[in-house]
Parts: sequence; C-alpha cells; structure tokens
Amino acid sequence: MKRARTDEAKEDRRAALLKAALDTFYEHGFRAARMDDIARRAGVSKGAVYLYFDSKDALFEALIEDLATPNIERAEAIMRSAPSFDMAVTQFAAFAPYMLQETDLPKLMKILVGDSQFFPDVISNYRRNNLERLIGALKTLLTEAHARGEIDAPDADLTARLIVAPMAFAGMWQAVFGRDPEAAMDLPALFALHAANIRKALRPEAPE
Amino acid sequence: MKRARTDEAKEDRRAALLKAALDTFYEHGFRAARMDDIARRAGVSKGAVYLYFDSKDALFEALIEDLATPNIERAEAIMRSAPSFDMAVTQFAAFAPYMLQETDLPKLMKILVGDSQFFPDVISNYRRNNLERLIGALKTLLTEAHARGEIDAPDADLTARLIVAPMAFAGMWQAVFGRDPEAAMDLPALFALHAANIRKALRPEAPE
Amino acid sequence: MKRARTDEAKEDRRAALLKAALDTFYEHGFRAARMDDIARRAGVSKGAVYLYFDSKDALFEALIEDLATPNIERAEAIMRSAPSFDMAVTQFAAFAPYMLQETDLPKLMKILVGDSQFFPDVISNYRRNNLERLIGALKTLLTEAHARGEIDAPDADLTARLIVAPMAFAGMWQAVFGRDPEAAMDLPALFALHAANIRKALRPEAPE
Amino acid sequence: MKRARTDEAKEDRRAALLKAALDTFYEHGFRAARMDDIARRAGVSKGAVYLYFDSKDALFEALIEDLATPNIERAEAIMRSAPSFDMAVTQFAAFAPYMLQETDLPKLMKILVGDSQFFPDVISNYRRNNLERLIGALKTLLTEAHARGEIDAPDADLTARLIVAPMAFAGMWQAVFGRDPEAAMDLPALFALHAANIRKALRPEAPE
DNA sequence: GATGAATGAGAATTCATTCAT
DNA sequence: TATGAATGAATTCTCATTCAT
Repeated sequence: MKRARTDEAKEDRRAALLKAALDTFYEHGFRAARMDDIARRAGVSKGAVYLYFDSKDALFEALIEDLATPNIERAEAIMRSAPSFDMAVTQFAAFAPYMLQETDLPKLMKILVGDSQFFPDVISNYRRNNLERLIGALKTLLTEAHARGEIDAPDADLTARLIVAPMAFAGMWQAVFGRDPEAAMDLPALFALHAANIRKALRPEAPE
Repeated sequence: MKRARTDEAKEDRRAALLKAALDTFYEHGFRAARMDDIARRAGVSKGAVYLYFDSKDALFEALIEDLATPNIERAEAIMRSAPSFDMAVTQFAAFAPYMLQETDLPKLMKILVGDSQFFPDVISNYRRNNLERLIGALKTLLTEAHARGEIDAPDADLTARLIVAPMAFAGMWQAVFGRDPEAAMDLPALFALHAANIRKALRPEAPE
Repeated sequence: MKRARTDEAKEDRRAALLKAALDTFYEHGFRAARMDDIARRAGVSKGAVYLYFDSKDALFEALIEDLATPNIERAEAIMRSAPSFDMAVTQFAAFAPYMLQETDLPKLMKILVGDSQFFPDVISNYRRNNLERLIGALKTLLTEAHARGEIDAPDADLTARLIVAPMAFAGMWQAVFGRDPEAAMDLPALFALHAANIRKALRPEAPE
Repeated sequence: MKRARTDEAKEDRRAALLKAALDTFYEHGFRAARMDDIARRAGVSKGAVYLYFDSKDALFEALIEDLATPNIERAEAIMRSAPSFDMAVTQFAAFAPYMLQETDLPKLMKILVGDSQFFPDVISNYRRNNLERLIGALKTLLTEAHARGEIDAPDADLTARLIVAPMAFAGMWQAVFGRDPEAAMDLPALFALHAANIRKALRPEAPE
C-alpha cells in the first residue's frame, strides 16, 4: 500500500477504515468482526489498522463518535428553522425515509443495539448527546407550538418520543430484515401517514 | 448437581438452561456469551449443556423458538376478543407496558436485533410467524372497524405498523438503556398517550 | 438390561464387550473409539462396561490378551503334527487364508499396529508370546527338516520370517483395504503359490 | 520464531512442520497427536501451524501426499533400468534395507495402517498411486522376463505380491517393534536370502 | 510508514469416568 | 447390579495484537 504521508491522505485512510468497520460490524457484530476483514475492506494491511486506532475497541468508539454528531445537527436545524409545527412535521416525514434508506443510520442503530453491552459509556453518551438532544429539540418545538395554541400537546416529552418511535421501528426493521425483499416497507408512505396522524392527533379541539 | 432422571426434571433443567441462555445472550451477545457461563448460571457443568442442546447454535435456535410463540398468541387473543376498536386499543395500551417491564420481551428483541446476522433463517421465521402475524391481526381489526365506520383507516397495513412502532421503540430503549436509571421512561403514560393519539387520529371526520 | 447374576452370564457379557471393543477399535482406532459405542454395540449401558473392566486401557489389554493365545496354539499344533516339511507348508497354505478371511486376525493386526504406542508392554509381550513363539516353532520345524536333509535352509530364523511374511502382508492389506472390493486378493491362490515357491526355494540342490 | 518472509523460507517451514507431523503421528497416532506438540517440535507456535495447513486433517493429507511420490518413482526407476530379472532382484534386495532403515518409510507405513480409518480416500489413493503402481511395475518386469524364458512365473500378479511381502513384514516390524533392541532383525541378510529364494523359486525347470 | 508472519490466550466441544438413583 | 446424567480435563482452532523486516 502506498504510504499516507500527507495529513489529507491519512484522513482519507482513517475514513475508509471507519466505513469498513461500520459495514463489518453491521454484518457480523462487534465480536465476530475480524480486524483482518476490516483492513482488507479498507484496502489496508492488518498491521496498518493499528497505526490509526489503538485497538478494536478504540475503532468501535471512534466509529460511534464519528457517526453520531452530523445527523443530530441536521435534525436540530430542521426543527429550529421550521416556521410552523405542521411544516416541521412535514419536513420530518420527508427526511426520515431518506435517513433510513440513504444513510448508514440503520446500520448504526443495529450496531448500537447489538453491541451496546461492550461499551456502556459509549452507549450512555450516545443516548445523552444524540437521542435525548433530538427528543429535547422536539420537545422545545412542541412546547412552543402548544404555547402558541397551534397544537394540543400537554406532555411534550412523551409526545416527542411517540413522534420519534416509527423511526426506531423502521430503522431496526430495515437493519434486521433489510436484506429480505419480502420484508420491504414503503417508508415514504409510512411517514406521510405518520405525519398526518400526528397532525390530527395533536390538533386542538375546536371549542364548542 | 442433582441428576434429572424424570422427564419432568429434565424439562425443568432445559427451561433453566434456556433462561440462563436468554440472560447471557442478552448481556453479552451471542458470540461473546460463553457456554460455560450459561452452564454455571443454570447451575450445571459445561458438559451438561450438551446433554440438552447439540451446540451453541442449537441452544440459540431453541431459545427463539421457545420464546416466540406464547406472546403472539396472547396478543392475537386480545385483538380477537375486543368488542370494539377503542377497547382493543385500550387493552393494548395496558398490555404493552406489562410486556415490556415484566416479561423477557425486551431481552428477546435485543438478541434478535443484535445477533440476527448469525441466524438469517431463524430471524426470517420469527418475522413471518410473529411480527407479520401480529401486524396481520391488527390489520384485520382495523379493516373491520373501518368497514363498520368505527374508524377512518384506509391503509390498514401502515396504520398497524404505526400502532406497533412505540412497542419497538420502547422495547429497544428498555433493552439498551434499561440499566441506566436516568433513562427510565413512564411506559404506562407513554402507551396511554399513544392510545389516545391513535383514537383521535383514526376518528372519522364528521361529515359537513 | 437384565442382570448377569450367574458366572456364565457374566462371562458372556465379558465376551460380548471384548468383541464389541475389537470391532470398535478396529473401525476407529483406540483413541477415537468411544466407550459408549462399545457399550451400545455389546448391548450394555455405558456404566456397565466398568463393572467388567477398570478402564478403557484395561479393556484394550484384556482384548489383546484374550485374542492372542488361541491362534498361536493352533499354529503350533499344526507344525508339530505335520509328518513332513512339505505337509506342514501345505497345511499352512490352507490355514492362512482361513485365518485372514474367517477370523478376527486382520483386525487384531491393525489394532496392534495402529495403537501399539499406547501399550508398549502389551505389544512387547505380544511379540514375545505370540510372534516369536510362532517363528520359533517354524524354526524348529525348519531346523529338523534341514537336519534330515529334507530341505536346504541353513538360516532357519530368517527363513521362518520369510515364510511368515506374506501373512503379515496379506493381513495388513486385508485390514487396511479390505472394505474396498477393488483391492481384493485371491488369498488361497496367493498362499498356494507361496507354498510352491517355498518348497522349490528350499529344495536341496541335487548333488552333481 | 524468526519470520519466514521469502517463499523459500516458507517452504522450509512447511517441510519442518511435515517432518514434525510425521514423527508425532508415528509416535502417538493421528488422534492422540496434539497440534501443539507438532508445532513445538517444528519450533513454532500453535497458531503458526494454521498459517501453513488449514486443519489437522489437511496436515495429515499433505503429509501423505508429500511422502508418497518420491519413493515410488525411485522404485520404478530401478525396475526399468535393470538389465535382467536377476539384477533387478539383487538391487531390490540392496535397496529394501536402506529404505526400511534410513528413510521414513516404516513410519509412513505405520501411520497409513493405524490411521487409515480417518481418511479412506487418502488411503485408497495411496494404494492406487503407490502400492498398485509398484506391484504393476514388478508385474511388467516379471511378465517380460517370463516371456524371455528367463524365469518361470505364470502368475505375475501374485508373484509380485509375494516378492513385495517381506518389505511389508519388515516395515511393520520395524515400525511396531523398532524401539525394542531385542526385536532387531538383520535386514540385509533377510533380503539377501529373500532374493536368493525368489531366484531359485522362479528358475525355469530344466526340460527333461 | 507498511506489511503480514508469528504468537498465545480463549472458547466450543468431546468423552472417559463417576456416582446418585 | 445396572443405568445414564453429570462432570471437567483435554484438544482443536480463531483472531487481536505485536514486531521483524
């Protein structure tokens, strides 16, 4: 393999290793994943992996770290920029299928669930810095819309979780059954229906 | 260890091994789980496990087989026996927290997700014989209620999945973050709200 | 299994175990042979084997002990009773195929060769008490015939071994390739030819 | 252990492993031989063996493969190059003790006999490609000499086997009793006598 | 920096032997 | 006596990690 002398080349190789690790962990699980496979998939020798990561554990931790941040920031931006609750819900319904089908999110979800036991701290951080932050942003949105009388959602926390739930459901479904064409789901339709349901369920009752 | 000479004593031991396997697979994942630990947890020697199961794989498969059936039958019974759609939703909202907190369902879910790659057939069967069957039963309920004009749910399949989604969400959450008290969720409240949302979202629009 | 209360019943069971052991050791070798298989083949429970033999080793030793003696005595009798060297050779040529085809001798040979390393004493005894005794008897026969001028065999020891060699050859062949019909040999013809060769080779040269 | 980086160094290590395997299988038999012992005897670690051979079985098969070919070719060359039947027999008588005392042939013979049950195909191939080929070469020699009137050997096949028999006998004797000095045989004398016997036995009878 | 050969701890599985019934 | 469930030592093979080249 050519030597990665420049910083940029090093960064590329690091990224290739993380992508290879993601796919390998997804396909085999953390324990069954072989460093050798990850190395080969990244087009690098076994020994070279250790030039970039101290250990298999460190590789896993770096992987989660790396994948976590971008998504959450995008989601927060959507919620902050939406002019109304309805618009936010609409955008969420459009964004969710994309996330589940075009990004590595389902793979990440499966890895987090399947291998969480090895890295309690990583998992705990992920929950706090990503899931709770996402739910928190949703809660803010709900609370403000409720205050404006736009929706009727007295319990913002639980409501936020119910809004998010289909993403968890569809993501896991994708991750676990995704290879089986028989199990395919129409995600855009699912989330469009979900958005409609949410809007209707949160619609303030017209006063008599 | 005392010897299990009667069929009943053998059945008890088999059950103890399955319970030990469930807990060990849940805590460590299939690959990292040591047969020795499973044996010790069930109070028998390493070798004894092999008197009851041919291999670690066979133990896993027996475990899924064993845990799968009872739940689904209970759920189907609930749906069939409910006099109205509203009642069914109410019962579901009461049943879900129990399932998630008092049974091994979340552990099973985590194992299925985390170790699905090792047993594609087992996972595929589980989807067909359990998840799709549960969704199917819900669809029937929805279709009939829709026909009666009780609800407005033109797409029964996706609606069923949206009804089920919070169970997947809460189950995985429980399984992955359950040990962390900070992450606790009020499941009865969550499902009560979910039931209310569902009822409102599916309520037929009053004709003009 | 019925209990073997009488001495005769015990002896029968012991013999059944030895026969089962012979076949199992022959088929799998000492190390790979499972006590369970031997027991089952003898129609006895695993534990019962230990009522008759202290250990797998003891079973092996008893087996060799048991099978050794009868054959050698028969062979010695033949040689002692033959009126002439020619007759002895003729009888040997007739006896050898029978031994190789109708008795367990080839199985015994294979076991001795294949598992000799585990029991150096057993093997050493077998050589002394059986092989060397057989060769010794042949030597006596040769020496006496030579003294009578019936044959010309100055080196009785080596001659005896050369006479015996085809039995070793055919026995091992049988034991190793016997299952393969393609490898079959016409043993009666082989030994008839051997006898003829021996007679001709040992015929005293006519003095000029 | 120093690392074998060149192809040559790797070939050397492979050969060292095969030699270690031969000795270990000879001493303990296939089943009782420990991979660890083979590795240690070759001066490498347990894991290193698996860099050269996929499994214990593969190591065994490679061993037989490796040892089979050279001997047979040498023997065939001898028979083809001999100017007369008598010369061929003389050379055979000189060659046999060397093969039995200076090469690994007896060890190979013991392994083939003792562990034949594990590898029926290997054993079957060995018979066809080595033993039958050797016997075939001898048959050709006998048939041609018979046709020339040099010898009287109407049944070339059986005669060939009788010529070869003492090698089998002495080889097994060597392999099984070789460690015991008390059991030593004078192989050069044995084969010299055998050659003399063969020549005399096959000498055409003078016409009346 | 990069490689891949070597290491050795670790885990599944087998089976002789024991012993409660 | 007879059984067969239970034990645990032993053995094969894997793979993260190291380090000579």
